[in-house]
Amino acid sequence: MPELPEVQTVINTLKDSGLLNKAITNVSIYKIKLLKNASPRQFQKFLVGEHFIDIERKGKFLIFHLSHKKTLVIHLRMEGKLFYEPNESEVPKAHLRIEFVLNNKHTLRYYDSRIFGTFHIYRDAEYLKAPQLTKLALDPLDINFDWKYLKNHLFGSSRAIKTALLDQTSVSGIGNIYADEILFLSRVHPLRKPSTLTDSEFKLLAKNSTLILKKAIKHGGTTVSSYKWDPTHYGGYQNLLLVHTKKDQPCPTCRAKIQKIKVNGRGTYFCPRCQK
DNA sequence: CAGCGTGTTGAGGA
DNA sequence: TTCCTCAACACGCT
Repeated sequence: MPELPEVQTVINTLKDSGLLNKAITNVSIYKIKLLKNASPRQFQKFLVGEHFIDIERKGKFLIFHLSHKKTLVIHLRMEGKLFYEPNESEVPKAHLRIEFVLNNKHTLRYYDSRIFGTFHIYRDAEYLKAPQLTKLALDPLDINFDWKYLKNHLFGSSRAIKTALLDQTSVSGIGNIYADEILFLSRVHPLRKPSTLTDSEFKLLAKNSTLILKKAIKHGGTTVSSYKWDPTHYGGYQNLLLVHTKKDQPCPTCRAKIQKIKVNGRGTYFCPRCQK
């Protein structure tokens, strides 16, 4: 369930595992639908022979910088996973969709049960002009992100604050799980209109957004595999969740029962006593 | 067996 | 135009 911390965990793990400087010797595509701006042949030709130079993140997008100023942009959407594995992995896994065979007896494999992920290739800095990336707002880890930025981008919206927090063009990187946690820690009810929030509530929301995402990265994300070769190793933040998935359990602050409602179609958990 | 869901886009409505 | 809502995407799980 990749939100910003999970995407950052993918980057950290792939870098640690030694993907950088490895060259792609072959690309196998089992689900053409994943490629959004190239045919399989174009995609292969574009990538084979190039090596990985760096990996960065914009919002929840992964940006792989390759040799010859080429760029591969991947979004994991709901279920996408990237594992750096030995070529011969013992157990053939389900949902293998794309393989990048490398020049060191390892393969970067993309798994995605629902095939919602997206792959784009770009030359030079063309990726910077892709609408999906230019529209993105700052994320709460950005050096220029602060409560005033958050207020400016949310205040005019007539939607529920939770819906606004999930809008990647208002603030990026936050998904359904962390939105619930941020609102709980800030003691803000998910259905509040942004125009009713005080400055001190915006300050709390901004501070807690940064805090929670940083802490989640430190713990390797939530419920997503750690992206080591062993996919049974899970992110540690799921053990630290305070309200998300806690329906009918006591609020960690006041012991009232956590409620689950729908906000804009998304399952939303909150404490009816703490969050006003 | 029907319903639900972690994220995003795009069609359509107000 | 601008802002917003909701269905769709494809599949596993409950």
